[in-house]
Amino acid sequence: MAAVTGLTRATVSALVDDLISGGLLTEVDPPPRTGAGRPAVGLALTAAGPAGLGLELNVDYLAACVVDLTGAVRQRFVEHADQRPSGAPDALAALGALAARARLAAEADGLIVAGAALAVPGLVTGDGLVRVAPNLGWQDVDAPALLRATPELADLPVTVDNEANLAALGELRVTGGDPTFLYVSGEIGIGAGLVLGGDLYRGVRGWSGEIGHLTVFPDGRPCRCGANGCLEQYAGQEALPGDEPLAARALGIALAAVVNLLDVPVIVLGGAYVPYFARLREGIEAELSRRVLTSGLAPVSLRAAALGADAAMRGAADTVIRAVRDDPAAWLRRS
Amino acid sequence: MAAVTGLTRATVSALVDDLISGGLLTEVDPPPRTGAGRPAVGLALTAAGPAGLGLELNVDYLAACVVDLTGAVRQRFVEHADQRPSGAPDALAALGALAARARLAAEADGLIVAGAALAVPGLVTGDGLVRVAPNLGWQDVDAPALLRATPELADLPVTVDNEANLAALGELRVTGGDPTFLYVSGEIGIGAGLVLGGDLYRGVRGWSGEIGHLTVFPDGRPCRCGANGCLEQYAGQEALPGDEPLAARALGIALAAVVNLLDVPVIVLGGAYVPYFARLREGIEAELSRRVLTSGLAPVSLRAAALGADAAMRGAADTVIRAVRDDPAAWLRRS
DNA sequence: GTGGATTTGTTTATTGGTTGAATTATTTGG
DNA sequence: CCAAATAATTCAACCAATAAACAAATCCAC
Repeated sequence: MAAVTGLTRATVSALVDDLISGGLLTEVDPPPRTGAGRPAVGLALTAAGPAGLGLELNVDYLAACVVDLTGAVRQRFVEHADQRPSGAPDALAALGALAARARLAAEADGLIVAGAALAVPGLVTGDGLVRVAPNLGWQDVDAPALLRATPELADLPVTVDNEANLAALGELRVTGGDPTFLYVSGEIGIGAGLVLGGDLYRGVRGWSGEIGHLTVFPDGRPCRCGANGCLEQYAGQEALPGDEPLAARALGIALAAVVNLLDVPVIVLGGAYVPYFARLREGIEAELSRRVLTSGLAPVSLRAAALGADAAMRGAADTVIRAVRDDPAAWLRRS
Repeated sequence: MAAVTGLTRATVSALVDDLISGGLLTEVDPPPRTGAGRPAVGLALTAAGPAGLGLELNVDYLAACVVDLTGAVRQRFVEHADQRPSGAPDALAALGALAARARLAAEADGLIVAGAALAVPGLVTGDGLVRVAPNLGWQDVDAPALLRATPELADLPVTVDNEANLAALGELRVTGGDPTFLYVSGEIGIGAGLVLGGDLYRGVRGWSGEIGHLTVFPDGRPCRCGANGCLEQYAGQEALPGDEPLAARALGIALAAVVNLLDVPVIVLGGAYVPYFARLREGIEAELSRRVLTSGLAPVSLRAAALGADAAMRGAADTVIRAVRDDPAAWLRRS
C-alpha cells in the first residue's frame, strides 16, 4: 500500500490502524506468497460497518436495497405496482415502508445504514427536489421530505438523483474497467448517465443526459416534448418492438453525436435495450463507424449492461458507500 | 485572504512572503478603506515574473503572443500566409521564428517565459502529436519536436492542443463569469471547446469537440468525412454566406443536442460566426427553445465571442500561466 | 538444520507546515 | 487624545508525515 500511495510504511500503518479501530477495515488471511520475506497482512473492507440504502421509484415498481462497504447486496426488496395513480406522497410512503424494512433487516445483521439515495425517472435539482417526472406525472416534489416522513427513516440523510445517472454509477461499480462511458437507459423514455473519469457528470443544474430528446430526424415524428424527430420516438420502449432497424439507425446517429462531442470510448446499453442488444448491435455500429470522425483511429466499444433492472438502486446505494469511502475520516468522526 | 481560504492569518502571511520573495506577487496600494482599522496591504500578481508563450498555427496565418501573470498581452506577432503548401516542418520553422522574436522581446522586457502552448486545427494526442489536421493536410506530426528545432525555443516545455479547445480557454479568461459553457469555433471546419466547471474537457484521448460532424440531416449533403448531413456542410465557413436561415437551423439542432446531453447553460459562438451572429441568433434560439427539454425551466444563453481571432493563442498562453498559478510552489522550486 | 537474503511492520527522533494566543501596528470615530 | 476596530507579526505548541533503524517472519541455498 505504501508503494501504491507513495506514503511511507509508517504512515500507512498509522492510517490503517485508525481504519481498523474505526470498523472500516478488517485483517484477513494473507495474500498468496510471491517469494522470500515476511508475509503481508491481508486487509479487506469490513462487511459489518457502514452501509448504503439504495432506493428506486419507477413507473411500475418500487425497490430498496442495502449494500455494504464491500459492494455486496445485503438486503433487496422489490414491489411491482403502477405508481402513476398513487401520487407522490402515497408512492413515497409506500417506498418508505419498503426502505424501513430493508434498513431494519440490515441493522439486525450488524450493519449501520449511513444514508439513503433515491433514483427517480425525472429531472432533479441538487437539493433533491424533483422538478419534473413526466412519466410519473410529478412536478416539484420534495422527495427527501416525503421519504423522511416514514419514522424509521427520519434520521437518515437522503439524496435524490435521476434514474439513468444512478444506473450508470451502478454499472461503473460492476464493470470496474472503463472509468469513462455513456450509459443509455431505455425505459418508457430514454435517459443517459455520463461517467467521466470515474465520476458522474450531472451538468450545471443536474439536468444532463436527456439523450431521448436528441434530434435524429429534424422533420420526423412529433414528440410529446413538442419537438419533432426526437430519438425517443424511434428507439423508445414503445417504438422499439416493431422496427429494430430504424431504432438501431436512430440510436447510432444519436450516439455518434455523443462520441464526436465527448470522445467517449465506451457505450453501455441498459434497461429495455438489454434483451434487444443482439438485434440492435450491427445497425448501431454501422452508423457509429460511418459518423464518428475518429472511428478510424479507435473504434467505439458498444456493449449491453451487466446489471439488469437493479442498476439504478445499486448505483444509489453506491453513492452512499462512495461518500464514506472517499472521506472515511468524516465517518470516523461521526461514530 | 485568511477569511476566504480558511487559513489563519499567520499562515497566509508566511505563504504570501514566499510568493513575494519568489517574484510572483507584489505589494501595491491598499484597497479603498471600509471603516476603522489598520489598512490592509494591497497585493497583485506581478507583471515582471513568469509569462506564457501562446502560439497558433492555422490554415491562413501564424501567430505568437506572450501573456504575463496578470493576463496582459505583452507581445503579439501575427503573420498572414497560407500554410497548406509549406508542409509541417517549414510551417513550424516559420512559427518558431515568430515565437523566438516574441520570446526575446518579452525577456528584454523583464519577463521569464515559462513555457509554450500551440493551437492547431486538428486532433492532438496527450503528448502533443498531431494525429490528423485535415485542413492543413497534416498527419502524425510531432509538433513539439519540430518547434523546438528553433534554437531559441529548445529549452521550453511545449504543449499542443486543438484550436477550438484553446480558444474556449481564452474566452473563459476574458468572460470571467460562466465557468461552464460550450465554445463553437466556425472556421473552414467547425470545432468546439467544452469548458466544464472552469476546466477544459478534452475527452479520454483528447478528441472531444468534433461538433462539425454531428449529424443534422441524416440523409443530407455528403461530407468530406464520408458521412451525410454533417453540421459542417450547412454551417461551415463555406456554406454559411449563402443560406443563413438553414445554417441557423442546423446549428440550433446540433446545439440543442449538446444542451440536452450536458446541461450546458451558455453557448459562445466564435471565429467566423462573430460577424454573422446577429443574423443567426434568432434562428438558433428558435430551435433551442423547441428542442431543449429544459428550455422551459431555464433558457439557454447564446452570445458571440468577446475575443476575435486571438482567442486560441490567448488561451494557449493562458494554459502556461495557469500551470504556474495552480502550482506556484513548483515554479518557485524551478527558479 | 542453519544462516543469509528478503520482505513486512513497528519504533523513534526529526521535520515542516499550520495553529492559537499574544503582541504590535495603523487607522477611524467620538 | 483615547477607545474601538482592523491588519499583520511573533512565537511556542501541535500534528501528521518522514526517514532511518530495528524487529518479525518468511524463503532459499548450502
